[in-house]
Amino acid sequence: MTVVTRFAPSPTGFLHIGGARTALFNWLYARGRGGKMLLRIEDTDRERSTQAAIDAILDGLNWLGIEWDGDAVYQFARAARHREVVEQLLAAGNAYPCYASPEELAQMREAARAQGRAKLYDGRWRDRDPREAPPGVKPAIRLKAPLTGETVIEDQVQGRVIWQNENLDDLVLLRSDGTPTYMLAVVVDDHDMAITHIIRGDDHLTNAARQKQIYDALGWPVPMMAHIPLIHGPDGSKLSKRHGALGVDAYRAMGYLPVALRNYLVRLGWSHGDQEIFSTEEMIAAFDLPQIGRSPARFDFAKLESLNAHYIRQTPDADLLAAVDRFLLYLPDGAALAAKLTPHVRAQWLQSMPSLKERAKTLIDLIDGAHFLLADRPIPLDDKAAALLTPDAKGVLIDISTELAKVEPWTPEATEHAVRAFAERKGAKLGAVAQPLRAALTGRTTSPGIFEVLTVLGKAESLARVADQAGSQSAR
RNA sequence: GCUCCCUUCGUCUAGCGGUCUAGGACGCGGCCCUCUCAAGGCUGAAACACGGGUUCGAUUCCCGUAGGGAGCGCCA
Repeated sequence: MTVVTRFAPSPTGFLHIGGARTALFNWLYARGRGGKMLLRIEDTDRERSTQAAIDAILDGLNWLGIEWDGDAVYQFARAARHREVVEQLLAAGNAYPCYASPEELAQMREAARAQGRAKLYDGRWRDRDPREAPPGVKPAIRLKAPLTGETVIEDQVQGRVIWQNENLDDLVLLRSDGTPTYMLAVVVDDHDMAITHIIRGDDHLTNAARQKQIYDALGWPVPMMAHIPLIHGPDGSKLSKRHGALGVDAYRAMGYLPVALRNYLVRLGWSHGDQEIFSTEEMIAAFDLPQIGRSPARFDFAKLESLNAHYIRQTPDADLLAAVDRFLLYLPDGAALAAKLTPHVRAQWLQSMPSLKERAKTLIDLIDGAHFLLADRPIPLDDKAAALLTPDAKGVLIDISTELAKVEPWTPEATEHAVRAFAERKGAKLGAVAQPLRAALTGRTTSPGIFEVLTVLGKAESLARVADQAGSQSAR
């Protein structure tokens, strides 16, 4: 049997991090078994579904590199089929019209709660003659669910989960306006799409019982189910916007690489021994349902960052620069930065990429680290750099610049030799010379190795930058 | 309130009755390296929620308690 999984988001917002993980799990499971992952847009809520949300979800999946097979199925378009199935159920006596008013329903709910009963709807129209229907009232159609016995789900993650049927009331299949409910639509669509494995959030576990009853009434086989625990915020509470329930586009904008996010997500609630780093192929080969944990995981930015730093270091320099190019599209001041990326600057960036990427946890960090390549002379000093350039330090700059002016050819070895020799002659530590130089050259107190910076900048630019800062002393 | 699920270091997790003086990763502390910051190497602190069983033996199995979570709509 070919494995067919599905990802079924409702387009009422962006693709959030939990949804992304669900999609990833479905994708990995199908890919690892030569199966397919289908995409279904659950857009039956006409009020809240938007095209913008659909676009955001597809965009998010694409960015993460999660591909679905075939065309996306739109649930709303299948309403006629859903109604047809209800007719079947009605004809077989497995469903019935219910004429209870919203007021009655509210009363039943209140009563049930007051009496501590699980069942909300009391089944008052279950066996009543429809001829007693109040005039002019359109009925909803309810499932005639079993009154006794139990409903059992053999969940691949949660194990065997059992509900007593006496606690489950007759759910609505068709609203009084004739539109299908989610519970019905999901079952019919999963069946028609030949889904073999339903992998979805834990929040659907109780729905699984109701859906099982629909499958049973229809005589359809129930797909394998796997309800994966939800992702929580760092404090253990439900993931909120404040935590990380952001759209995946927000992670993109924060400078995370899709490979890193995928690796982080796959290890959230799933493990494969002690392995932390997975290539896509490794993930696909290793992923399976029994290794999914049953308790909710907390979202931890620090770990995501460390994974991101790892993947940034792993990425070839040219690819990383290409990633920056794409990333600029999602940065507020990206256009201005893009304009600065002349062929000359790109070459410089590429040259210092090996040490720049070692210092970056995100693409934002990477761009920030390249600041000394992007800034115009006289380059602005940050507070620490400004504080470091004391009158004494500026004196050092004047002296070292005459030494550097003599260096030829301008190589890392030659500049290092000159600077070290100078420091030695002055009886100073290397740092006493390197730090003022760094401040003058980069405007910061941290940067790649100073001799590398000198090399990448070139002799003329380096001397000019040193002069910019040293000169401000003579003006004093 | 009702139904269902969950519980190993701060966090993600390994562990599927003895190999656990409980392993790895992130984070945190220290040391080394060092022109800064990183990276890297070495190293340290840090957990089986609690109480009963079952068993020769429980982190591992069962039952309670406590604490989390999800669902409870003619929303999805």
